[in-house]
Amino acid sequence: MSAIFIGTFDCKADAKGRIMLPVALRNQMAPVLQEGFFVKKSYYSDCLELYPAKEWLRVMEELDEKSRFEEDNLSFRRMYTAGLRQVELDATGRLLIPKTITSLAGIVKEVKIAPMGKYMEIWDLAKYNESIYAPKEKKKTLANKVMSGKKE
Amino acid sequence: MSAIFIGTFDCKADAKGRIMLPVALRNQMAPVLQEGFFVKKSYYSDCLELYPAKEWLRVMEELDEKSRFEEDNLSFRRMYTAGLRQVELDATGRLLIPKTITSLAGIVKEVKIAPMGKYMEIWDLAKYNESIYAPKEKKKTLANKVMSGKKE
DNA sequence: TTTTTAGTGGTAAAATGTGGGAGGAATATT
DNA sequence: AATATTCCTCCCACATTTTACCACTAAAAA
Repeated sequence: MSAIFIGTFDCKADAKGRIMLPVALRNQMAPVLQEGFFVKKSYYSDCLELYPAKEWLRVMEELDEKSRFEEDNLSFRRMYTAGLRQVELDATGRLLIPKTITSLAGIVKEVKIAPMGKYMEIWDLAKYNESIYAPKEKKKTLANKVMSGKKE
Repeated sequence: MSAIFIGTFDCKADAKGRIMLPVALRNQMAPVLQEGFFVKKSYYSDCLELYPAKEWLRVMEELDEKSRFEEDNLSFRRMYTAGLRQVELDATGRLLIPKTITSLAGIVKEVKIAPMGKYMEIWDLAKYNESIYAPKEKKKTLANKVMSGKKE
């Protein structure tokens, strides 16, 4: 079974780097809890991405289809999977992410979780706020570029 | 049985050149531990590659399919298999790789292990960091080239 | 108010990582 | 050829870190 994640959530990492997830989100995660999760550094952004295990394995299969005798394929795979680790939730619903990984995204305490459908992004709050800010002109350009040809 | 390696791991080589593998990785390796491993210098990159024995034998079969009466085939095979050695884990889970091999990849102390599905790459940490860095424009081009036609 | 659920932090036991020593093999030196 | 030296491998033991678990406070619901 797969799960769709919806909403944005604020939460905190404690001194040990454990990230407490709000209940609302945990409920959405319930169907995929037992299979576990993978976290990795985002390819483009300064944040982490959290995938239910099966969803990540699906992505891996796509990568496996590429020939390992092509240098570009190998480079891309190496870059795309940088900062990848399997993680679990502890008994009280906290994510245990190794510090080596959280530090890749500058995560210290205040955290924003931004679900993206089949996976979710984990941001340092300040960086998240920067990333969603843009002057109106830029917003227009971006919306047009991405959604051109769509009627709604 | 084959095994899939997922994640990225930091570890250290000690004064004797023994590379300690983190548990998380050793667990992934458990199913193929008895069959042993092969290490070799990467064909393109400044790193080593670690294959479970069976996986390496499979690659060898692929190479065997090529005619041995073509000089290019022979050259490629010679270059591709350069620096090959069978290795094992010691009782505490350390890789014992001869210095002649580790020195091919400039490995001294800080090591990064980057699993690539059916095998894994072993890097000197600094070299790894260089290899995964690229300006955003280049990253976009690379992703498009490798994953063209894929929507995510 | 009482009861249940959520969030926070701490502790203690077990697993992990580190180091060294000794025997043996292979290579180098005289 | 004999000796010396380096390198590799196997072994054991200790110290540290990690992680699982527990307990307390706060908040919400009944």
